[in-house]
Amino acid sequence: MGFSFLLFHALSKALWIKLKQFGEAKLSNLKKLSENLGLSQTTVSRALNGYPEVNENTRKRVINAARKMNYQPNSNAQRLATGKSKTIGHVVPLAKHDMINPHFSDFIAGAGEAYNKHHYDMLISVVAASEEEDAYHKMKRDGRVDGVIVHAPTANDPRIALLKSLDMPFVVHGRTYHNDDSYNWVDVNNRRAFSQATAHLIGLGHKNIALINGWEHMVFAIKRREGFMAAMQEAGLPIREELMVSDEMIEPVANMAVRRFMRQPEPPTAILCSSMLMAIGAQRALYEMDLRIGRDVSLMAFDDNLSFMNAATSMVSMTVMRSGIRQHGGICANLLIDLIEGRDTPPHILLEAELLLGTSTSAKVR
Amino acid sequence: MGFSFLLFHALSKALWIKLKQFGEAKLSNLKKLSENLGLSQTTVSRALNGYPEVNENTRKRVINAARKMNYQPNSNAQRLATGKSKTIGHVVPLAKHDMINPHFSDFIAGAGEAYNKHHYDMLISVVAASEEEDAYHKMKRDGRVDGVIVHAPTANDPRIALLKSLDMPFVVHGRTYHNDDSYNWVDVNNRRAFSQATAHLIGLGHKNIALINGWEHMVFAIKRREGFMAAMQEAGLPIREELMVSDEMIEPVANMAVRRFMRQPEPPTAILCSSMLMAIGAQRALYEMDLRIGRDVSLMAFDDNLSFMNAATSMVSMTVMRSGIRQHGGICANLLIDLIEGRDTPPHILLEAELLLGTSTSAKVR
DNA sequence: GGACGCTTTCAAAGCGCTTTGGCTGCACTA
DNA sequence: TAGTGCAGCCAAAGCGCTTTGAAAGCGTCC
Repeated sequence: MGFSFLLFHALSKALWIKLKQFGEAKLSNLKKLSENLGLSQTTVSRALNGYPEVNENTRKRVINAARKMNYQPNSNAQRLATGKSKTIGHVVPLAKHDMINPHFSDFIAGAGEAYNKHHYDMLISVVAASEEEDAYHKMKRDGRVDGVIVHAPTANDPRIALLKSLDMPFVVHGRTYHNDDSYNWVDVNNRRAFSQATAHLIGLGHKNIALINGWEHMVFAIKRREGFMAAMQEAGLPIREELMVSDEMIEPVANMAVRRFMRQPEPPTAILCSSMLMAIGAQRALYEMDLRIGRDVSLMAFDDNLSFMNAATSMVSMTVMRSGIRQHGGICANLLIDLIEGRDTPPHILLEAELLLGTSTSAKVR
Repeated sequence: MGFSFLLFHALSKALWIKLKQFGEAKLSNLKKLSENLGLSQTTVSRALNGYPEVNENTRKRVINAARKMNYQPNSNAQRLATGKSKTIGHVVPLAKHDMINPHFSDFIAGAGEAYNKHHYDMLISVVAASEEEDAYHKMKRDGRVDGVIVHAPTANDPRIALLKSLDMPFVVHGRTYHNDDSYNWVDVNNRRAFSQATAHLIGLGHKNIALINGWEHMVFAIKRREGFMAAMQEAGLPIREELMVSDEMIEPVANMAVRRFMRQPEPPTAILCSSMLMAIGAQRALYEMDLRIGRDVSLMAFDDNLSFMNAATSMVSMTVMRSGIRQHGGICANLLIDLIEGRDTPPHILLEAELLLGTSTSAKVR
């Protein structure tokens, strides 16, 4: 029995190796393909890559054979030979219990579609926040990516200097507060969006307007508050600090904020939220206090059009400033690819949010 | 002027090339490193990769020099030489206006951390749903990944047969309905979670319990309904089809469902939701109908512990069955890596959700 | 003192592609 | 007729690593 056991093992191992070899044999490579065609690797490579110094008939023969043999160039070899990786990196810094940006999926979806179209790959590197810088260095040194997308820039984001010094092409989604001419970015006009939203509420007769904003070390949040304040000032309305909040953009934050606001001697008649998630929290608070949205209190939000939180179908139809984050992903990706491939590009792209009227806002009564 | 213009151009071009060369010169490689050390590339490579046939002093010298020269192996070369890509793929099928799974970010975060720890990369390929199969073929042929994670399996998912035939290591997050012994998966015990949740509600005296479920072509949703029905049957309670919904897992769906339920002659006194997003919709409906959660109607949900929707801090403290999706990501990643590296692994991992009591459930009154 | 074994090192051969620098005919000019 | 140009093809040299197979150096054993 000991013997037959060993025999079995030997056999199965041989079989395994056989299978593996067979499996690998199926993967055809340039050499086999060219031998098969009676051509040199050079010609085959050129034919497939669309170089002009190949006879069109030959090219057709090659392409057909490649298809028939199920040939696909080994991308590692290709990358080594060309020095290009056809890959774009996203570094996601993350602490153990950190909140993951809920916009991420949608952005990635949009970017991913664009990458796919241009035959680029997307590499995502999740690292501890403290190792973010390292991650970029590594990406550069080991030639894994041709460029990167920078997410969620702070007012004076150090990553920008770093990437410049690394000579690594990059596009920032959002922008820094200063010197935003020195690199490429794609951003929504947050300032304008929020001044427009505020003006809309003011136009409806509201004077006490609350702002529930994200953390204001993020530039987008700063700009949103600026837009809000500008519109208020322009209308000659006082800015009441006690009606402004800057915090994490989650449901309970907005809920608590609204509860606090409504207890004030002079509560707001309109509330402007920086995200739909916050709007949900605000909405819940209003329900809990038996206030009718769109009548007792007007509610507006900035809507990133996250796919799982579609304002169009959801909730009291909400008046929003909308700008699709998925679209942003695509735009960033395309800009970066153009940059990498040396095409002329605009230095940056500023998108405007769109005002969509719902029933959550109305003229101030009383 | 024409001349000086040309001269300028020539100069700046030279400068550019110089800079480029300089930039590339900075990237040190094995050759330079070994020359610098007076050793062969073989020895240096072995020293760095921890092979035993290298003198420990030599190894130390090498490691120091590598650090000093800022050496990092070019991963494309490494991959070409070893045939391993140290990369794991995720194929994300996506239609133009598809909803993007909101769990995705959290899962990716968890998986990404694990990859990072084991020095693996994560490659995400966003493709049209119709091209998903192609995407796997490609990944296999061009040697881009060592394995893949399969998301959101359907009852009889064709990807499993495909990946087996490609001889590509994979781990499924979730599982098929049948034959789930033939491949590796990581799943939460949805059946048990929902029977436990239902039993909890029954224990509180509820008899008319509604189920707001996801689309039941997803296996997880099927199992959840089974769990629900099993608990009802065990308690001898009738299963009322009109109190069950299977639909997209978004806020408005749950909202509409609850409104419909509550108009029934015998409305439910407890509602079980398949996700927190749905619970929010249900909650809103109850508010809108002036019903108190946890008193008039008990509400429970399955909580994937999405970071941006943390039940602990949010809302009426919700009674939930919790199972962290981020953790799942890590577990899937580790299992797959073990698989790829030939370590012994359990064939699959079944996780149990945890019952967390909140104030959204209470004994049935009246 | 030769055979042997062990440790430590190295030269060279890949990995599968791209790209450089020819080379071969053939058509066309002078 | 020799010379020129060009289309079309090829051999071979990389890309930067890993890995194979060999060998040098040295102590040990009979």
